[in-house]
Amino acid sequence: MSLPHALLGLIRYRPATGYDLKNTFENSIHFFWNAALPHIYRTLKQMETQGWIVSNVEPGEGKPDRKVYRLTEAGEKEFLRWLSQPPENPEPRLPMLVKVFFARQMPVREFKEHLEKWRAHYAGLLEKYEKEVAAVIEQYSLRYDASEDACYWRLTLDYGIRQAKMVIEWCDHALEGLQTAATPPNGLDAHNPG
Amino acid sequence: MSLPHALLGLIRYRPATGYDLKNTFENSIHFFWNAALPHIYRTLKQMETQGWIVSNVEPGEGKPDRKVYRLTEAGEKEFLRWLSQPPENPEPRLPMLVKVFFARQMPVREFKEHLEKWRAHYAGLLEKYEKEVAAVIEQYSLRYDASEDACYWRLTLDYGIRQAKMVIEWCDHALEGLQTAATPPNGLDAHNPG
DNA sequence: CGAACCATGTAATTGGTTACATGATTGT
DNA sequence: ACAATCATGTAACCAATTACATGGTTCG
Repeated sequence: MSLPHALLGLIRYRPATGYDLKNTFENSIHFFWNAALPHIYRTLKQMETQGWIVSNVEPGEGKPDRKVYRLTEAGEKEFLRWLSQPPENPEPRLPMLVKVFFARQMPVREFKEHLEKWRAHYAGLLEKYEKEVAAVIEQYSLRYDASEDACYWRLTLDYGIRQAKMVIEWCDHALEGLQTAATPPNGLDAHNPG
Repeated sequence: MSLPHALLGLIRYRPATGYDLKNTFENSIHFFWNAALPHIYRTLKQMETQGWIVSNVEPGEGKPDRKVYRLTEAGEKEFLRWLSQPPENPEPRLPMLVKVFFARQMPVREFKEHLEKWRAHYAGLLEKYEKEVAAVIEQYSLRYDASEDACYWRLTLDYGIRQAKMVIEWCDHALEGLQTAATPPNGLDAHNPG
C-alpha cells in the first residue's frame, strides 16, 4: 500500500507532525490520495517501529506539544525503492456506476437527479482545481524550495482536470441519451405511470 | 458500501451461487466493481442473516452441491431503497499519481517506463472494452431477458472507454512534456550523470 | 496423469473510517 | 460564552485481500 510511502515522500521535504501531514494531504494531493487523521497517526507509529522515521517531541510553549517526525536513512532508501517499483493498476470501485448499471429499476426522473448531482460534484472539483490548486502549487514550490518538483505536481493536477472534464462530458452524454431515447411516449416516467 | 447491493442487483436477475456471482463480476462489471470470492461468500452470509436473501442447497449429481441464493421481498425493498439514495462521490487512491507527484526523485528514464506501463495497461483495457465487453452486453441482455437494461449497461461501458482514453491521452501528454522540457542539456538523465 | 474448472469455505491480516476523549488558544 | 483551530491519540468497527484447506469433474 502507498500511505506509508506518501507520508515518507512528504516528510522528506521537511519534518512534520501527523496533523501537518493531514493538512498537506487536504490542500495538495487530496484528489488522488487522502487519509483520515487516526489512520495517519497509526501508520506513523508503525513506520517508526520499522525504523523509517524517528520522532522528536517539541514542547509547545502555550500551544500543545508537537511530535515531529523526520526521515531516517532507511526511510529514504525505502522511499526510493518504492518509487522505482512499477505502478499498481487501480481497481476502481464506483458505487455510482453500479447504480447506472441497474438504473432500469428506478424512475428515470430519479436517475437524472443522480446524474446531475454527480455532474455538479465534478464541476465543483474542476473549478477548484483550475483556481485554487494551481495557486497552491506555486505557493508550495516556493515554501518547500522545490521549484524543480512543480512540473510533476502540475502533471497530477492536469490528471485531475482531465478526469473531472471526462466525467462531466460523460454525464452530459448520458443525460442527452435519456432526453431523446428513454422518455416514454406519454412523457411520464416508467415507475409512476398515470 | 455497495457490495451487498451490487450482489442484490445481480441476484435479482436470477438466483445464483457465490461462484456464479464472481464470474458475473469478472465478465460484466469488473471495470467499476470487483470482489474476491471470500469477500463474496462472507457478504452473502451476512445478507442472509439480514433477511435480504435466502439460500437453497441444490445437491449436485456428481458435481459439487450448489448453494443458490435468491432475493426475498426485504431484499428487493432494500435494493430499491439503495438505488434511490444519491450517489456517493468516490475518494480515489491512485498510487501511480503519488509516484508522479514525487517523480523528481527518480531517474527520468524510470519515470518514462512507469508512464509507458500505465499507458499499456489502459490501452489493453480499451481494446478489451471495445471488442469483448460490447459483445458480452448483447449476450447477457438476451440470456437474462433484459434488453431494456442494455442501454444502461452500455452507458457504464462508455464510461470505461472514456476513462481509458483519458488516461492514455494524459500519458501521451506527460511523455511529450518529458521529451522536450525535462531532458538535461547533455542528454543524460538527472540521477545518472556521466 | 496433470491442468483447469466447479464449488465450497475459514483464518489471518491489512487498509480505512467513525466515534470517542482530552485540553489549550485564538477569534467573534 | 461559543466556535474554530491546534494537537494528540485510543477503541471499535467495517471493507478487502491473501493464504490456506478440501474435494470432485472434465478435458487434453
